[in-house]
Amino acid sequence: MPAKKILKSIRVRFAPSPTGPLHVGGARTALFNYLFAKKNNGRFVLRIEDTDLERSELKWTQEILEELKWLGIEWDEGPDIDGKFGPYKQSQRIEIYEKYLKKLMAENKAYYCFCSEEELEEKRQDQMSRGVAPKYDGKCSRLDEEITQKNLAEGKPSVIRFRVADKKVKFKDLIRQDVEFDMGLMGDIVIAKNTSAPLYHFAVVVDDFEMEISHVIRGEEHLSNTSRQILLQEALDFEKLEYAHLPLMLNPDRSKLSKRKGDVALKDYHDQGYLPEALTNFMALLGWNPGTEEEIFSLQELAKEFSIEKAQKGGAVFNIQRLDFINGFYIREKPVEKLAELCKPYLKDAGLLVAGQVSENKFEKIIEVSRTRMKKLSDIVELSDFFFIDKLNFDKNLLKWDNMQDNDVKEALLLCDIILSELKGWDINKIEEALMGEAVMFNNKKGYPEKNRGFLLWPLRVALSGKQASAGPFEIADILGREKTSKRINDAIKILNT
RNA sequence: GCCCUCAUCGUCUAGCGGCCAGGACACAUGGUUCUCAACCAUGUAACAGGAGUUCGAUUCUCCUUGAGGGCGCCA
Repeated sequence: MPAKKILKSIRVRFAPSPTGPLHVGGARTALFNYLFAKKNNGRFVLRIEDTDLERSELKWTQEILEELKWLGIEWDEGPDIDGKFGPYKQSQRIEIYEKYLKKLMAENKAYYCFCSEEELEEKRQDQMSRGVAPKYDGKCSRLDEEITQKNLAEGKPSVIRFRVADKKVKFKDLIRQDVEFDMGLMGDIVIAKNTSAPLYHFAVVVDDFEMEISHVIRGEEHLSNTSRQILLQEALDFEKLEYAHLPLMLNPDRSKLSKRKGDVALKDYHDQGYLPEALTNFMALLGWNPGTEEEIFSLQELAKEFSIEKAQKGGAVFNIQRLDFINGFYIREKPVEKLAELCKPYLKDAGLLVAGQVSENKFEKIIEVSRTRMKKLSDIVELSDFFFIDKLNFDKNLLKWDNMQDNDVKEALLLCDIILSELKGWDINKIEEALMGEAVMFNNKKGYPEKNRGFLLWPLRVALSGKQASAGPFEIADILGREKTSKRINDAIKILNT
């Protein structure tokens, strides 16, 4: 029996680079890491990979943190929550990389390369055209120490390359099982611009070791990178890690999810009014499922059910219709006070909701009668604008139900006005009762089919909403109040007369 | 071009040698209904192709095809 492997504590990380807004793909990677940590009693580390000083910006770091928090994904250690493995921004860890970089150089596992970018690009083109894998030819790997020192002394531009061994690297991926790469095809990689400017591969390997990361869960685009990073780990005498490469999220045409074919920034969805619980539910089910037929999961439930082995291997199309469905579901579930609060900014931005204009109670009623039609919060504007506008504008033909004549429409509206003005008290049940009864009488009088209440109610509803589709006339009248309801009916009659 | 990975309804997926191939979204139809939603019911729709292995392949193996990723002084 082999000695049982000592179980290290589970530590995972999400390591975005702050060169742009948080991508939905990145958000899902963060989510899977978070769920894995929660499920396994581990810790989730947020590390900012800002080694590319040219492209990294502080505002992006801030936005990434904000959006993750908004989603409900919390980290145990990160740039704003210090742990014993900090700092958590790579730009603040330069001395650490420097130490290991010097060690590699001293052991001749890395070397200075003086090839110019133009020269390399030319060779790359040549290799491609000859049909061979583009790889560094190792020109500087055999340089004499003297020449290296001389070049350095002269200040000749240089980078640091890692000697990639000509061998096969095998590793076990938690999702894909055994994966193998032939490193002979890859060539020596650049790991730093200089001893105090490490590049991605190197910084990642050092940090994952230093931060005692146990599992690397990341997108499939990193699958081939893993082989290089494993070689680097071996060269530095670091322990091996567990890996899980998540399938990519795809555009409807199955290409890698990209701008131009839809929104890719999490913030775009946030701004449109997708709820965080809908987004996490949706993203979790893209590429993973619990193996049961359940589809609605809170973040807590996901954390309980999650297992990385159940992750899918193939890419998954980001299907906005499904997101809309899940979001609509959560909108319908939300307590009305909460939903009302969430909707307010959209109506304010549209200039419809002015402070103090409608009472809290009335506003919640508006939200209540609109919510089943909402796919996302921003829909509230289109759905409820007529409650906030003074004068409606619509085509008079919209007032006609079936083949009604102008006179009949007018009569129906007049009748509604009278019935409602004679109503004692003003609440939705009384309004409904009175109008439903009247609709039958109206149909009998005009010779319309008795049960088809549209002859009375459709003109009324259009008069009140100005729309082809909207909430029902009783609900609208109830919210509008006696005075406004009457005014709108009379406005509609005027439109009819034009 | 080379390397790697993947392959069940339009989409997300269940399936881990024997199933009428299940669910959800979307779509269609019906019910409810003044409309649109919501809700309920019903329906349409898939194992990429070809060889094996096996009594038996959606499931295992190989090939083909297709799709995606990678091949940076980006991450």
